[in-house]
Amino acid sequence: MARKQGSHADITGPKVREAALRLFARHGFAAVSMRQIAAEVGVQAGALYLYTPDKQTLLFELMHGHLEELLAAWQAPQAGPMAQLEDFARHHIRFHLDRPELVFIAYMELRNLEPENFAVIERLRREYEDRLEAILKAGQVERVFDLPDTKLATMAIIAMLTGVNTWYREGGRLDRDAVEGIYWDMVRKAVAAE
Amino acid sequence: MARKQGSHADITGPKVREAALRLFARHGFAAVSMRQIAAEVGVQAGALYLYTPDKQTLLFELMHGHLEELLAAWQAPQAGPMAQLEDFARHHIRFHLDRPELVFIAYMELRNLEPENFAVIERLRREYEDRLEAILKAGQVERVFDLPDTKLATMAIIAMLTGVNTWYREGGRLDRDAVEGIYWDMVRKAVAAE
DNA sequence: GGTTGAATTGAACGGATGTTCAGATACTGT
DNA sequence: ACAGTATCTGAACATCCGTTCAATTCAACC
Repeated sequence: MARKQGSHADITGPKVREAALRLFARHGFAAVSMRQIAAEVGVQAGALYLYTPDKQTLLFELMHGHLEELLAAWQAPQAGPMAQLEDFARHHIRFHLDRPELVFIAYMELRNLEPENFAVIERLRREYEDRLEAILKAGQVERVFDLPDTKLATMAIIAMLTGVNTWYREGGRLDRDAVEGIYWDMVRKAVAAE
Repeated sequence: MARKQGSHADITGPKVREAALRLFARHGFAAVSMRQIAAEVGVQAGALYLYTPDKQTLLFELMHGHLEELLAAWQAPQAGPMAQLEDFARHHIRFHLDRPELVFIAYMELRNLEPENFAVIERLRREYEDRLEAILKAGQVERVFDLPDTKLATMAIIAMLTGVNTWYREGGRLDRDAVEGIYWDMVRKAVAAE
């Protein structure tokens, strides 16, 4: 036996990434074997190496693609800091709730990245944080916000917003819009000048 | 060769747990082998099984001990909701900054727990969340807080406070007291009735 | 000083790991 | 009908895994 009917690289390639995504998210990078990924795709382990040079690259490309998309998906609107912050917060929640597995992996598997890959991911993450901090700094200057430390506020807000992913389940007590609104309200109050 | 001079169970036992803690935190449960733990202790892999029935139990007991201690270490003071919340928030930050490795493991390795162990840990975590929510509910009744949803506020506050562990490094720009104060300020504003 | 028992070694178990590769297969274009 | 090539298999590589256990060593007690 060898190649199966109707199989193509354009199909198998994405399938490999999807299987890796699902399995890494569920069991963790280190706990998932190439054979498990292959089984999920419906292929032998050796065939995976037509689509990725190795397991590490599979992980890195998932993370890298995720962060690139995160950065590409949002630009600060032409508006005041308060409106920018609201846009950021709401978009952050939406974007993260849309891809829980990627978010989970990008958080949990950092320590399984080889140093150079880690550095790349860290730089992108830092870029995202800087965008939020820029808003906070601008609001601080305009006295719309009252923050003793914009860097701390940045980290606090991102942790709080990303935390939604740990408990939100589709079809639960509250829908996304409601969650978005409630979280935005807390963020707004936390940073607002009193 | 066998038993070394001056070695005792009272020494090796804790050493095993400490080595596991350190290695699990750094590389992840699945990525650490019993042989690595043994090497860190200065012993052969077989000897570990005098101190733990298996690798899974080693992980579970680290988590379990951590959460038991977390619950034992704090009781709500006799005071109003605002003072209780402040005490909770400050204590949470202090307690978590004191044991970053345990906190990290208790967060990241949940999926490596066998179902029954997972259930135990989840129950304890839930208990901790309930304590915070009780404060928020009381404050809501007294109209000291203004919260559309106390459960969401609970999750948001815990995510925000625990987030300190992801960036705080000893000897950095701010000391613990300063961080504690700034975070408490954000929490206070976020929940306060306007 | 000999005996007992706790602490540890070192080898062994069956099986899983990531990765490579020669060979087999089926689609594509002629 | 045939050739060429992209796709995949299946076996192999060396190495690691968690766990068990007989044999060994050392300290404490009588």
